[in-house]
Amino acid sequence: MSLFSEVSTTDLVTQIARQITAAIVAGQLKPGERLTELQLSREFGTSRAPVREAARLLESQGLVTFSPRRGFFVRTFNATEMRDIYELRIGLELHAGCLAVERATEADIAGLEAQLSLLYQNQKGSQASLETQMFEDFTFHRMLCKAGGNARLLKVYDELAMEMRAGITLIGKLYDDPQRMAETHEPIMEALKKRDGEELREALRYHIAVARDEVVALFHEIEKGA
Amino acid sequence: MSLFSEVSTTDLVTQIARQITAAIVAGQLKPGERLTELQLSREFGTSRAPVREAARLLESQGLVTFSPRRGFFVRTFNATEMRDIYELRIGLELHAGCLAVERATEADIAGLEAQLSLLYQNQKGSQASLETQMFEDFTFHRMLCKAGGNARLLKVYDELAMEMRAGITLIGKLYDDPQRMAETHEPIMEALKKRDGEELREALRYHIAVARDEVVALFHEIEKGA
DNA sequence: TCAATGACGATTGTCGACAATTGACACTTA
DNA sequence: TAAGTGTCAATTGTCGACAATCGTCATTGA
Repeated sequence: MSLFSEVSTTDLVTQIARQITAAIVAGQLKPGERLTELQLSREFGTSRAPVREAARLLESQGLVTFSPRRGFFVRTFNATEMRDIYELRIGLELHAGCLAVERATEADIAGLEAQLSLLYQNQKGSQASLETQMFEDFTFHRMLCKAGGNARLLKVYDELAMEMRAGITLIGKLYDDPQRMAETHEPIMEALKKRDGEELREALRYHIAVARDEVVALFHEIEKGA
Repeated sequence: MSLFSEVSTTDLVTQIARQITAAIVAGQLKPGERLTELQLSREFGTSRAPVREAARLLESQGLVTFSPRRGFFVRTFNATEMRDIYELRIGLELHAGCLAVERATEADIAGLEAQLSLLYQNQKGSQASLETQMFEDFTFHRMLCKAGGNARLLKVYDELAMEMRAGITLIGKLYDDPQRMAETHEPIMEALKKRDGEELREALRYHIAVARDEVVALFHEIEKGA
């Protein structure tokens, strides 16, 4: 059986990149694992050329690394890199938040509230997989960034989100209490509704710093174990 | 004569990407211009494969755009995009500045002061081309970001810097008074030496906002003219 | 005159092939 | 035994070729 699900109808390179990305953030391809061009091309039923281009694309997004003459490997993260990623996220999201305070439409805010209620619903069915939780959480924060109205910022945020997902998958746990997870977003929502930039910054800073500390701590454990 | 200078001794794809990048930020390749694979491959004396990979790399960096079945084009910027870029830069650089306040070593600060004196020297010989000025200016700000000690942030900043260079080249003017340009960096330097985060943020915010307003205004003019 | 159509050249998308390089493993030698 | 050496399979780097597609431009018809 193939690791990758079926393709749809767009650019082949993009498709391949998407599929590899999905396999990485889902943890099917493990960090450090080698991506053999020939093997992947057989998986996709193509030649090596589009696979190489897709891999280069992912390299630029930080999901795979590349060594000349050795090939592509699923990127590994260490604690320092994860700290940098979350630290950068703080900078980006606080900035986006300030912009959103000025630019967010009522529709943006309504959308965020809807998304927040989704976070709460996740716990009821308890069917909510770690993956679903993670996705809904990221969606909330992405919507906030989008409300900032800066397309370039959003692009960076999306790349960062991919790396965070890949890193978190590596850990496995996290997100153990969906109820609390949803609640921690309330102060953010409140500050935005009041359009209070300073309060929003503080709420976001705290919220993300907590996540950062958790993730970084877990990575330190992993490194000690390894 | 070739647009591109001679190569050195590393990975071919990287080399090609570097050369195309140089041609773009130097304005030899104009925005909207088509990048024909065959033509470029002849320029470099290679086949199309490495050129394609290099172009895809540049696409991910935002220097060229790509339309399926139509090929690669030097990216065009409009006023909104330039605003977004500078706005994002503000967020990044202020964040990096705050980190630098805590993490910058004495060597970092000494390096920044040396770079600042370079900015002053630029005017003496008056040989200082627009390109040199721009480069020295960017180097200063990059060093500041580097002093923040966040590799991931620095990577984003570098990509952004490329886009800014490409955009500024498109304008042509700017940087007309080297003396004043150097002086405007003093408040930044002062705040960092005092390790006063809030003051540094304000100095940077003002400094970059001025640049942003100039650039965006010039782009609005261009758009009106076009 | 102008819009629609069709053919053609130019360019991209993908492929399979071959040379160059790497890493591993067996083999020699002290 | 341990270090060094040579060989070999596996993989990457690059190439040239061909089919698919796009844009252009002349032609046709009203």
